[in-house]
Amino acid sequence: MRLSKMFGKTLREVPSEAETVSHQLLLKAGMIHQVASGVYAYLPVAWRVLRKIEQIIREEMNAAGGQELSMPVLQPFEVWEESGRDLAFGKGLFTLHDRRERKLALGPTHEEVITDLVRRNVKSYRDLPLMLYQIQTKFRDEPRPRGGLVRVREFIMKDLYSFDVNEEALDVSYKTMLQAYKNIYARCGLETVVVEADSGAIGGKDSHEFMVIAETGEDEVIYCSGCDYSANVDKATCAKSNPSEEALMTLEEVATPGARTIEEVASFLGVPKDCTLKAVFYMVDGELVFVTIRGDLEVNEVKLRNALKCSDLRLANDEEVRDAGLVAGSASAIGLSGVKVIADDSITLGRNFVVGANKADAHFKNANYPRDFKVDLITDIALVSAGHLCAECGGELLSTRGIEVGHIFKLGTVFSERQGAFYLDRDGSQKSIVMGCYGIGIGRLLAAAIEQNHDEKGIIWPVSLTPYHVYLCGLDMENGVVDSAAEKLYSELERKGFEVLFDDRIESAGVKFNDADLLGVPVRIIVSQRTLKSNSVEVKLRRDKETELVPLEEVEKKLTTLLR
RNA sequence: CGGGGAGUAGCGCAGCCCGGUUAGCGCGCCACGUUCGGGACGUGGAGGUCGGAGGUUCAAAUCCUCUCUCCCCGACCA
Repeated sequence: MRLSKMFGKTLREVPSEAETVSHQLLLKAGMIHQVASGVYAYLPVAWRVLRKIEQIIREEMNAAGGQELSMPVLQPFEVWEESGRDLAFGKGLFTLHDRRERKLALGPTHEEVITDLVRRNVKSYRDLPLMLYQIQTKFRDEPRPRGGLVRVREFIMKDLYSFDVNEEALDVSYKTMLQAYKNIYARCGLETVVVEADSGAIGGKDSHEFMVIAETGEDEVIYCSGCDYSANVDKATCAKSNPSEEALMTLEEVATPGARTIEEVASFLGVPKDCTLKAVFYMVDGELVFVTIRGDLEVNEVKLRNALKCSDLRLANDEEVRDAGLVAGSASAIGLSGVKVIADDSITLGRNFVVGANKADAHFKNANYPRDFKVDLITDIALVSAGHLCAECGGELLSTRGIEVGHIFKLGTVFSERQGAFYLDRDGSQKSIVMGCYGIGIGRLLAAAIEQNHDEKGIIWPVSLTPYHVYLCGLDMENGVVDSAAEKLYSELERKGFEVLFDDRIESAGVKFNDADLLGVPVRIIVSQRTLKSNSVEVKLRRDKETELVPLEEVEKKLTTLLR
């Protein structure tokens, strides 16, 4: 490709809206163009890289036993009503009406459609296991697109679905996919960590995410300094300390004028925070729910949402709290009735807690569960943060941020039972197909690859993803000798199958060098009057500083070595 | 949806508070010339309904009202 003809100009100044590195470099390199919030056009260079990523994924999916197919983006809305996931996705589902006012949805994922497809085609255990996948555009009306390609509303995704006879067989498929995913990231030159994850709107049981560690990542990853435990903060658990084993004492009301927050109450009464119980109020599907947790911990809303199996959850506002007869700042579950109470299991660790007295400026001392109050549900709803201790090994937990570049789920029989996807087993009994699903966002992977492979000058492509192998740069292109030597080398290298980006522009050397660094092609070849004096070209790797003179007749051999 | 910010040429910005003739600057773009190994220089040029609608005024990029869009921080996710 001749740079002089290539669509998509490099920029000297980056549009001010770009804050993350990958977004800035994608724009600066002329790879993407924003059409609307979270909607991008991929220009030729980006498209080449996306195609390479797709091809790596395709090869690994095929090697793992996947069969590629293609399902429609446009889906009847009833499909989503039948599965009930129209509610789970809520406004995230893009919907539209056709000319007959029939409601349609743009597919955000394809469990429903593929389950329907499979139930019509799979009748016997002999048809299983089965892995089907597609690489296709997905639509999700995200509340907040961000970071260029990191979070968008229209994106290319590889989604694979596995179908097995039972849980054990699903475990095998799941492990196969886990390994295939590791292969994909390795081939893409990406360092990832696998973390335990919440399964979110997709549903199901076990779930893992593949994270690229990056400051700009949206997710918080909790990992252990002592063992290999790592989890998304949504899912992470920790060892909750047990501060007190003292004897139960008598419940006693104390005046706490002006003390409302845990900090204020604890310091007023001279007790540590983990000897208090915190009260937090949520509106859950229109109903007020009282949540209590030990004072040193915070509530993890994802865990709470899962525990309550609800679709809408938010903090209650002052008015809603007042209407429920609760006293913010002095609330507890003692004497409470008519309100659902959810507790973190930390309330059973420790004794003689300070809790609210349900009237202003007063608290109880020596509150104990279950002696003094009841709860409707007690489970782990604590938010883990750095400094907590690992539940596995007791080591200190640490926190970092990451970009989720892949997510795999064990779905179990949720979809197959709901949609009647059964098979006949060897013994003639009818059983539900056991499913898994496995997704990779292609554009996000591209962004993550740039986040992880760049310097102050620009992108540094791994050979596997690079849009071109060689940046062939003719200096002094107005000089006939240089021009014809560069042209000759260009056509020879193209003929040998190298992907060459030929900078044939009449530009100053500085401009060309900067664009070469920005575009990040792994090998740069300079042809100039100077190099031609010794019948050579200059060869430089993007990631190195050193340059090397290589005789013209040895260029091909050299490239083969460098790009291997 | 809650909180913050921004819309003036392809990109980066100034002008707006304090209304006043043909709306500026840098980069990029086009032409010619000089340069030629790390974003060169000169001369000449093209490019703008100042996000949109309404209002106030003799006069609006500038003041008022409404509205749209985009970005950032949170809830959602590949």
